[in-house]
Amino acid sequence: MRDLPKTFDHNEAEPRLYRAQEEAGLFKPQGDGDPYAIVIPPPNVTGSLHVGHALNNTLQDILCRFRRRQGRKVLWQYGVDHAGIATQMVVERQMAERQEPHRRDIGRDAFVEKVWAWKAESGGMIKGQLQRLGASLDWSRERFTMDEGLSAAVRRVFVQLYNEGLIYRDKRLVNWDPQFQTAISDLEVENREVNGKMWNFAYPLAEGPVDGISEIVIATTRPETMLGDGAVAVHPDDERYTNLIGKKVRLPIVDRLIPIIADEYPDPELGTGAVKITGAHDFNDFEVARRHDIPLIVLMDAEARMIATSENDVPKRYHGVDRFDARKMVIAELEEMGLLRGIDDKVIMQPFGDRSGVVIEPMLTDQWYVDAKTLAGPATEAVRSGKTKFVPENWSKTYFNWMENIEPWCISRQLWWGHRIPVWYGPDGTPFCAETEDDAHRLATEHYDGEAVELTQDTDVLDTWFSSALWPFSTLGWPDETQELQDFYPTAVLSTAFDIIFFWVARMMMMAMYFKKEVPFHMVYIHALVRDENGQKMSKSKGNVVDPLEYMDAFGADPLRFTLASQATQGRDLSLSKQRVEGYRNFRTKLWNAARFLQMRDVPLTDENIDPSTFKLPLNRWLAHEATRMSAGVASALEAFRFDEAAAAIYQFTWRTYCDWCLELAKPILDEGSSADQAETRRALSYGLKTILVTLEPFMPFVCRELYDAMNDGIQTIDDQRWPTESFVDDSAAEQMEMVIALISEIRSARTEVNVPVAAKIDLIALSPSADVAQTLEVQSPAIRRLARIENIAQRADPPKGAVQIVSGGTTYALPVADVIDLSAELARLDKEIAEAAAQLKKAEGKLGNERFVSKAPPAVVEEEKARVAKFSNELEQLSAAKKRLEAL
RNA sequence: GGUCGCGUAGCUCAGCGGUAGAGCACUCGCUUCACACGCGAGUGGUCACUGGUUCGAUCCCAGUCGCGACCACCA
Repeated sequence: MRDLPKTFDHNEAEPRLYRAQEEAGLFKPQGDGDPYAIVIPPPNVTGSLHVGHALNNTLQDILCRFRRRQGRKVLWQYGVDHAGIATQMVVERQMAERQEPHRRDIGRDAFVEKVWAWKAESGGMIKGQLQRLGASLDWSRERFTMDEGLSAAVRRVFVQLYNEGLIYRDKRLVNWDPQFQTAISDLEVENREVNGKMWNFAYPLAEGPVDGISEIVIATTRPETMLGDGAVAVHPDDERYTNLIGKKVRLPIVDRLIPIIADEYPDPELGTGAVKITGAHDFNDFEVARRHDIPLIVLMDAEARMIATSENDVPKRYHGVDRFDARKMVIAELEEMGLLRGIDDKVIMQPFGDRSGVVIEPMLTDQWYVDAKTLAGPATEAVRSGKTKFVPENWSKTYFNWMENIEPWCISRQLWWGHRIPVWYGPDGTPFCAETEDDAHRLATEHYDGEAVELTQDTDVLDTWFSSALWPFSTLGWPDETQELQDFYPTAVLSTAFDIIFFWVARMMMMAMYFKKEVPFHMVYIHALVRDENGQKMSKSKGNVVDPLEYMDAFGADPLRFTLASQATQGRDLSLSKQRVEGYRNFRTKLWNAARFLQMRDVPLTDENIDPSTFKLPLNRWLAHEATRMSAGVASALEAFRFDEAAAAIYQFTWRTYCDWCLELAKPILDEGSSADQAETRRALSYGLKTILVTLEPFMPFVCRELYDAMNDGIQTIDDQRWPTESFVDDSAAEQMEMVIALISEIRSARTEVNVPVAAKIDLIALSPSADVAQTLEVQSPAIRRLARIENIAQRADPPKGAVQIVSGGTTYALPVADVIDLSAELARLDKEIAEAAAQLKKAEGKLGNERFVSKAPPAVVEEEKARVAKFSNELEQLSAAKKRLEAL
């Protein structure tokens, strides 16, 4: 044993303890137990630890450490995501700050080199932060989504999907981010409500009035796109317009004739019932245009400025004008022409790029797509059949809903940082998809009948999520058939936030089912969102973002971890408050002091495998009884991902059972018991502390290791300890100890209520106790005397005059305090207890008085109720007798 | 419009057919020899509302009100 200082200095101890664990190789898969693997959701290379990371990685760490204790061969796979857009953005911003040339001026290769340099320098910040948190990730296996192996996996997957027709190129509308000048997927678009306007414009009929109607009025929220209108659509059943179908209108400003068509899409109830069709700049219009073979007229360039093309007739004055400026011009011109028919304020949903924050423009471009619908089939089935389960289960609905309505996944990005699309084009544009350029050349040579040609690689890169979709197997070495894949695939659990289900979980499922023919993980644990202490979503603009690092500075990693775990309930977000972290810091200190107490009493932890069935004292047997109940409870809670229940069970046992009662009850034995009792109690306390440290270690790894080391008198370490599996049950010891505890509590309560001074020692008189009670009082006398501040314990038939009387466990006790008793307080106390007992009795009797209850309720419940009647009527009787005696004074 | 969730002690949350729980906060005592980041004792709840099912509902069902999230749509 090593002397423990007064308090735990987390700032000194945590880094030291972490290094020791890592140097001992404890984070690598150990032994030959049943493998258990978790892959970390790879943090962005640009990322730093936020509360969401802290929560998710705490939970994963708890699972991994718990499984290691159980003897499993655990791999917690670490890695980092290259985060295409985010990273490119950060580096570009840095270049701008340093007033360096723009990326386009230095060229692609030089820019990508700069990003790699940036990554080498400042890319791994989160790693150190995770280490501070205590995350037991296997750092030696760190992967990066753009490292060689993972890039090879990406190419393998792309080529195979391409060859099997599941990746294809298509020209259709995409979400275009004018800021980053790239396509983004549906998921990267954030639809936000904004205050907008709706304009009504009149388009004159080209061939003059029909039945007195000379124009058709359309409504639009995007006037500038009218320059690219290809038609006006009305509903075929809309009688207002039946006569106009097939006629032409003259599109103002551009003076182009476009048809009025009938289509189901326009809703007669909305707007004017007539809709302008701009196929190249609106997703719905695109579909209508396709159905009717209406030309798609592109109006804008990559920066969303109006341009001239051979297919459009945008007037010269619009060329190079930003879309929002063009809007003003169009409105002004139409107003000028007298064709503006109204402006209404309207709340509209507008799409924004989730990274750039700018308004997304639907653009007609060539992009690469994954046939997600085909891949979704097996991925959906895997969840439906239970091969992969969501926890909480209801998230599977979200998953199904998404999968069943899945759209083609746009995977190409017009960025420079990312996996380059493995497609090369011949001089005539023929694509050759291959894992290497050499292979592409071979394909080309074959295609061009042996003629060697220049090939140019596709300039696009892949969506970042394409590589992370392969994460569970690519990090384990795929496409090679590695030992790690054999051992650890499928992984056990994937832990993540709900907003990642579509981005990542679904895509991992699809890729895994296609390439591994097996699920990537058996469980998907969806953790809660961390909110601030007022339950508000954290956001930079609100300024309520909690920095987990600050809590770790102030209190250490252990209390933060325990706080997060204790609040990780299912189906509800959690509110993180400083007070709560502080509370668990106090818990850590409590445990620390309990260990100090053992140390003062010379009770070490030893290598001995203590067998509780050798204990003889009820206290020690009860301690073991409760300890095994706790560790079993924690284990089953963790199996069910109930981190909150697990944390509560340990907290409750440690503080309430072990510290409040066991240590206190042990004191009289350690002070005045026989040497055999003392020796046994020492072993029991040691057993209790060891159980706490071993079960708490997954939650609070630092303090547990420090305490184990300090208290250790053997050669084993905490890492040699297995999760307790023995189940020691002794109900009669438990019953006895519970009776003693109840008695002590009631004596204390009565003393307080009648104002007996804390220091005063008084006598306890049991009134005609049963033989059992008498024996327990005898055995537990030192404990009762010490904890309830009792001088002597006696037995009599009648109480002395002027005594406080309590009823506990069916026995009446008297506390003679004639000189200090506050008569009216005692009377009030008795009345209160009488009222309580009477109320309970009445309730129970009421139930039994109900004919239908007795006949229909299960017999066990009826018996229970009868027992309650017996108990409370007895109590009531004794309390009433006590009151009479008091009144007789 | 579709889907999911939540309304339980002042606060943050467990519980979810048969005596309403925890932590924090609050009140009153305590420098009791592990711990004042502590010890002891307390206060505090028609479990949102209305119906229904049931011998019995905080718990199940239906509806209402309030709050939130996600997806879709709105020319």
